[in-house]
Amino acid sequence: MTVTSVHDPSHREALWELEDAFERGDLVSLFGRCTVSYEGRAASDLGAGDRLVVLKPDGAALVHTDEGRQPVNWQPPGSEHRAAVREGRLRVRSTRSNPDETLTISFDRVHQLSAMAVTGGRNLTLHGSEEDLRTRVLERPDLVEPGFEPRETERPSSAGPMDVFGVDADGNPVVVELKRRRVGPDAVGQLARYVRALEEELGAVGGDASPAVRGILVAPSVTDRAADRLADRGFDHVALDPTSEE
Amino acid sequence: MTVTSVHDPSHREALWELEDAFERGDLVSLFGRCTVSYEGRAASDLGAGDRLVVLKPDGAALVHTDEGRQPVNWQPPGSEHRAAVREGRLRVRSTRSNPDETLTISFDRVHQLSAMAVTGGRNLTLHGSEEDLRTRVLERPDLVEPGFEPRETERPSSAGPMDVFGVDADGNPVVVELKRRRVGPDAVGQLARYVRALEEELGAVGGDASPAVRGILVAPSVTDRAADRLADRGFDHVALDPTSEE
DNA sequence: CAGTGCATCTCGATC
DNA sequence: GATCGAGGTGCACTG
Repeated sequence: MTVTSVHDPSHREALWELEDAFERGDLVSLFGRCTVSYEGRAASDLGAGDRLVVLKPDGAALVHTDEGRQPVNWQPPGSEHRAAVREGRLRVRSTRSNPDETLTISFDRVHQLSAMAVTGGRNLTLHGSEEDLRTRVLERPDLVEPGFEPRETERPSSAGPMDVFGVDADGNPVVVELKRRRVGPDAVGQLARYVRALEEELGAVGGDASPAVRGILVAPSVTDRAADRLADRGFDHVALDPTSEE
Repeated sequence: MTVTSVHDPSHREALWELEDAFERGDLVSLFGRCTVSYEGRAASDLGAGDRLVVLKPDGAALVHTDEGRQPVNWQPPGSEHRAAVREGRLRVRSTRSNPDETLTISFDRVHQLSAMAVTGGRNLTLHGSEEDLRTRVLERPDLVEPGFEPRETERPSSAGPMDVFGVDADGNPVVVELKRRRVGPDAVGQLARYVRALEEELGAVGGDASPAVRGILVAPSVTDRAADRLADRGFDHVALDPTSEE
């Protein structure tokens, strides 16, 4: 493991180190006083201040202040980093196309620059996602309601794929929408689109009156407004979360 | 400006530097080989690998690999960082409550540690947001359609605040939903909720038959499915983006 | 490539 | 504190 690190470099020194780091495919961390400007999907300007700049070998660029989980400015992966010294300032520019976007970071001083080769070790195992909730529902359909039988997951429809499609104890078609956390009215709208699409499809196929398609929203909880909309549509809510035991 | 920087520190040295940095309210950048585990809203484990860890004085923690704009693991602002040496490893733990969440980073080696005081300079001026689009519509209502008169922004309704409320040339009430970029069916659902809420409100107030409430979606463009849904509901789409001249 | 929906989404405003 | 909607959302997956 090789880490390159320079303290209070001149712009020239910083430039060399940056170009070497880009060449090697290193991950770069830069402390310094800079201004930042962005132009692309939107446009922004950030006045002078001390920040942490991260440049990744996959083209991602991050500008972090002392606050927030989100970078104050950034460039997505797939961008290209370039560095130059212009008018006594170290300029780092990251560009991409589709959409055309440019992030320009202009340092009047670099306090610290580090670069390290960072490869592999990206395998994250995550639990508690919507997929886990689906797994629970498929293993224990009775948790949705007694007699519920899942028939298909990601079932296609004209409104997009529905999470779980099945039938209830009376043989009625059921659309289940899964959400890993408390939901608002938007989730009910999503469920309604799937139910409507399925009603049209079954009605069209059968030729006679559309069969009653039920909608069930499986989520830990729902907001008041979502509950109202569920009631309006005649949908059910089943309280279930991805991790709980029973 | 003071930057503290240590190369290949022992765990003890790294611990001292970390505790000092936390004390001073510095922003910390840490290169090293580590494992990461998270438990809270979900749970995850990340095997050993070289990563960049950023610890902010506001409590945010970020674990970055060589790829992606997103950190592979993180902790939101408001968390508390603590460091300790346990069983020959440097352990950095960030915890918060509501919800209870813990991020644990365990280093078997620290390659590089830097800390810097980073304050202020967070004022970003951004152009091209939905608010800019609203400003355009209010200054040039004819861009929506000739004779359109905005009456209110963020007008409250039982379905939440609508972006712009106004009347058309014939005096019909109009709900305008603004989107800064190309939209899918969800935006139509949002607009439909506002229109329905307003219809119920005006119908209830007037006592007689509900007046015709129009819905207009202002966005650069819409997907096919969104266009279908707009047509279903009888809503209009006006092509407009936040930045264009005309 | 665009479209669609999930996310430990984050973040700010508002109630 | 909960709710709601915007975001330069990012991101994976599908057609």
